[in-house]
Amino acid sequence: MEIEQTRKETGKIYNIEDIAKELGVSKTTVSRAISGKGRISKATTDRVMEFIATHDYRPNTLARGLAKSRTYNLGMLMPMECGSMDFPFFQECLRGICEMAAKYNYDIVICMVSGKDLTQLQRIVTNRKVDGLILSRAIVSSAAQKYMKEKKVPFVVIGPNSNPDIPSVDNQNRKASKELTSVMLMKGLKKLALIGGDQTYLVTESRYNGFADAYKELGKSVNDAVTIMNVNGYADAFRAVDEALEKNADGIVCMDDVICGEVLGCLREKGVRIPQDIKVASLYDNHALETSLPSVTSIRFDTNELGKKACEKLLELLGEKVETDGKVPGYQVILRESTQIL
Amino acid sequence: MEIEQTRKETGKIYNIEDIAKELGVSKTTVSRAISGKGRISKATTDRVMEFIATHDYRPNTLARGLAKSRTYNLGMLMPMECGSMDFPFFQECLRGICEMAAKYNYDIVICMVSGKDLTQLQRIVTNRKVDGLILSRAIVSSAAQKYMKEKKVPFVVIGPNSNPDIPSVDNQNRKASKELTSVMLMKGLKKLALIGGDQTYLVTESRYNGFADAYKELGKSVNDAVTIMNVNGYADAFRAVDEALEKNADGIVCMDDVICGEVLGCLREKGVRIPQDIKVASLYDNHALETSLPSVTSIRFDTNELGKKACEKLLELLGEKVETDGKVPGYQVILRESTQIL
DNA sequence: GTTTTTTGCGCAACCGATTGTTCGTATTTT
DNA sequence: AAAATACGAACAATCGGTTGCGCAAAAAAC
Repeated sequence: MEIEQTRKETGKIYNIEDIAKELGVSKTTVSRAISGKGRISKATTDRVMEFIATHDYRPNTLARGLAKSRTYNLGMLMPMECGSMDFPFFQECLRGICEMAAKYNYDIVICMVSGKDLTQLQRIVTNRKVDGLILSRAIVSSAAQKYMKEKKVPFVVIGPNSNPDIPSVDNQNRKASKELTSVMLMKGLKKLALIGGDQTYLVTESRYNGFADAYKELGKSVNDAVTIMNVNGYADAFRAVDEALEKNADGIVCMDDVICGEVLGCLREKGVRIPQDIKVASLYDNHALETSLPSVTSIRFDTNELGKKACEKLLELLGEKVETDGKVPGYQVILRESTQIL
Repeated sequence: MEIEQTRKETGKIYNIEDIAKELGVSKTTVSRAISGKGRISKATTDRVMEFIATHDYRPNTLARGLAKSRTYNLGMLMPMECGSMDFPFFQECLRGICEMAAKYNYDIVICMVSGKDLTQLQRIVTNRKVDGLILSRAIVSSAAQKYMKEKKVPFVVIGPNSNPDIPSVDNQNRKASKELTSVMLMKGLKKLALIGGDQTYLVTESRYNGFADAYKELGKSVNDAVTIMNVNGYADAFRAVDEALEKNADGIVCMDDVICGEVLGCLREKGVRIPQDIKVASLYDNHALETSLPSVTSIRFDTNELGKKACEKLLELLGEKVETDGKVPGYQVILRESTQIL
């Protein structure tokens, strides 16, 4: 008793053998009592569980990992050169991922990748630092995916994915896009312009389809709208805005926050007032739209939830029993100044 | 030969024993040849090194970790509720940290902490998932620091620290602040207002001192300036701007980007034009200041380098031999529209 | 030419868990 | 009452490295 007390005070870190000795059983028994596998009597199990509870025992992750070939770490690929626009996405995503991982006693290690350079990914994989990987829409490199398949590292992709072999989670891009567009049309706007990016991206396609869906639902044709795709960079945006204004658009739907930022800049430069002269809305809300002048109506996706789902999926792939609610990550339409009817 | 060829093709993963057998030596010898510790002949070492190079052998991190009680992972504490303003800081910092860690074959695991809740920190520590921790100015909780000391987990703090017992790295706040202030004064501004946050923060103090330094250097007294401290939130900022205008300030130095964002908002609300009516500059550049209207003159700290230094310091604490250049993370004064003399 | 020192390497224990197998005892079946 | 089965727990191997110690051979010192 005295001894135990002392040990507890000095914060002695027990290992499984210490516990076994203390309780007069074998390591095996302790291990099995903890994991619940194998045949151990309830009485013994209770004794073990009580001991580990009062002494705050935690199995050594490294030892357990060595035995089970598991690190209990998941890798998150992050693009090194993602701009300030992209980052809020990763921030929220990461939050969700970390939260879910922690639930299952996994942790997240960050793998910063730069463009098509796989060095860091390879390092983390060959050094066996993670059990699986999560990568996002921003990691376009198919070389990375090929590498992971080759090395048989489980992974999930955050973002749209046409390949059914690759587990992925995504936002409800089409549905959200439709809803935002409907909101604009309901406001009585006569001619919308859709300004979007690279059309080879699946996310672009989904959001385009959602835009069209809204028109269809109201019995209109998407041909009534001005759709300008493959906009990349300020110069493109400038031309796109020109075209929209020329064709008398009274509302602009931006496919993402980067484009929206550029569109805002263009309109300012041209002296076009928002929302007096034209309304603007964006798909994807990066918080900057909240404080910009004017604040911009946008879709805010539940990125936190998206991260959680991605993590859940990966954990499932790793054979963990996860209890998922099966819900799809949602979104919100946030109405702000840029679409106010004055 | 044939067999080896086949193995290489099938991507067989060698362990240290395989190599030993293959070369007709003992595990010990291979291990020592790799680590360079112990007495191994050059000839043998060369044979081992060649084998591991051609067969791309990597020691199993878990096994090595178990033997050496090391995870080869460093934890990075991140505040869960950091806003979009704070995040660019973490992003850049993390980049530097990851880069430096990778150099020494360490990886970064993210530990999301929420306010004063130590759960995640405790989880990561008691589960021995990291060898040390890096935390930043944003983690104010001294409870966290106390906990880490108690558990004897090495850690370094990013940010100002008065306690010499705690290893820390920081930006050159005082020097940078002085330089920015000098720039403003050199532009011929007659009366500067310094708007800063919580004065109990050391960073606030440093920046305040730098501001005063600039005055002193020009033979002026800081009493000529309007200094408004402990500004927290939009309402405070509004009052501060009021006071600055009332006292006829023709330039405002904001102590950080959050305050700057608020000050910009206040000035806009009040219809005060920048830079026509008043000049504005900020300490700390969060990229948003680059694209804001007008763009704002500011100090950009080399946060990437700061992260690297923090990581280096932690690695040193862990007994790794790091070759550091001893340079202090620098900064840049970035002149933008908000201080233009028209 | 003998003694001492140095060099090169292997044995075996250890880090702290997991797990297939064995084995004695208690319980059930025949 | 004997045989078969079920149960609870321990033995020992394993995961893949590191490291203290010992030993023989080679080199240096005497």
